[in-house]
Amino acid sequence: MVGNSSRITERDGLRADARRNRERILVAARAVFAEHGIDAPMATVARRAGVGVATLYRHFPTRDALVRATFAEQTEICGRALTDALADPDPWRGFRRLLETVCELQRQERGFPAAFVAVFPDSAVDHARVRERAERDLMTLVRRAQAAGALRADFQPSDLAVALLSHCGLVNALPHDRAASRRLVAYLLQSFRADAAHGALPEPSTLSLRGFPLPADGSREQRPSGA
Amino acid sequence: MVGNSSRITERDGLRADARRNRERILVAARAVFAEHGIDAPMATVARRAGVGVATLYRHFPTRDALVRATFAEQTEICGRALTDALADPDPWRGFRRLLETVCELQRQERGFPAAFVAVFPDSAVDHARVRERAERDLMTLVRRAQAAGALRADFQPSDLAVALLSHCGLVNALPHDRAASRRLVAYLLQSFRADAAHGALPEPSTLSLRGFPLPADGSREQRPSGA
DNA sequence: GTACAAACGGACGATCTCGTCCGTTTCGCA
DNA sequence: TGCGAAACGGACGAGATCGTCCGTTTGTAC
Repeated sequence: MVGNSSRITERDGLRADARRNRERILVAARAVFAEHGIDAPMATVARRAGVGVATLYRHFPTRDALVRATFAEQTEICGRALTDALADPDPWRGFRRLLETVCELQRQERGFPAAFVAVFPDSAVDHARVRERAERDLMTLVRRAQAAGALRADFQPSDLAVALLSHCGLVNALPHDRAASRRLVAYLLQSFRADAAHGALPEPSTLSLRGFPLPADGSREQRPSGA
Repeated sequence: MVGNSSRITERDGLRADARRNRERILVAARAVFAEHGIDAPMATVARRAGVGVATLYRHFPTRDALVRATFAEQTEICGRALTDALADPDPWRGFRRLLETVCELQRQERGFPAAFVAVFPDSAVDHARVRERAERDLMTLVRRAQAAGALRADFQPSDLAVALLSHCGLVNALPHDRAASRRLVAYLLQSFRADAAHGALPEPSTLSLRGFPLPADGSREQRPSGA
């Protein structure tokens, strides 16, 4: 609040070179993670970014922090996809698009699936508030799609997590096989339709949406895009 | 053929202590892989087995060899499941049981899913002959189930690989959540039914059964059980 | 019991990764 | 231009894993 010795005019409080390096690191991390997985040595990322390891660690103290920041964009799209799904007048279409969008992300950005799996069941998620909103939104989406008679009545919100995690696993196992991924998504969607219900399903998982990749500060509050 | 200096009376040409240690190592490996994943340090396995690392490496020169040997039993069950499925008079039931059996294996023996994924798309599979037989058998199974009107006509043999790999991914991500696993299997099976077909599926994957876990020497030729 | 070869096991050097320390450079402001 | 703080980057020690080497033990045959 009171005057700091050296004020920075830039918007994020970082010096110009620091901001530049941060960006370089993120670009490098995306490439390295795509090529070698999210367990790739930190030094590899640093070298690729053209910075020293110390700089890397200064910006991202842990690998986890780097992974999250690297896939923040994907994470944000996930959050918006949920909001968009909820906004769709056709609840089934909204539901379908949500699944397709997230799966498309998973197959597009190699490394993201591993990050998704790594972060998903993790309890160290940033804001409980965001999680709650995501769970609530998803619940609403499911209820609406069921009320419309499109989504089978015994579908549980946790089934979406099941679908996403299994799709992640497939993409991790076969990073190049887009056809396999699309095939799985198509099958899953068909089995979720109300008219595909044949007999009772086994007990649902107790898995919640804890850790569903969402931006740490909400998906819409602060987008650094236009204004 | 002609007299060796020190002949061993035992059946597998190993000395008694060597055979004992080999067994101990396999037991230890199963436990360690279940607990720490198939990337667990070799020394951990050796310690748990009560042998030196050198002994471990003597029996299994590479981690891959150890992993394969450790899950040879599961692998064999996979092979038999395919044979059994083919033998079932009801082709759909055979098909269903095949998927359920393999998935049950995957969720039972922790570590097996990872091994499954690690070995599956790998080209270093033992006998091309076995692979070919598996592919042929699976093709037959699929054709029959389709002819019976139970399995949807656009199902491809590669879709079974898709199902198994995605299920593996799920079990890897949530090793404790059996409900999630069962749920996925139920959904997949329903979506494979002929009466679940709604609209066209995307292009099938070109993935073959290369590496489908099968015993190296065929599943039935030599079972050291009774005679 | 003895001899020989097979099998054992611990120690060891090599390699890799992590994360920090600290001297040097660069930026922002006056 | 000059100053102070922020940021940089390479080097480095700690810790972990790998796979081999070699002296010792143990099993088998005679």
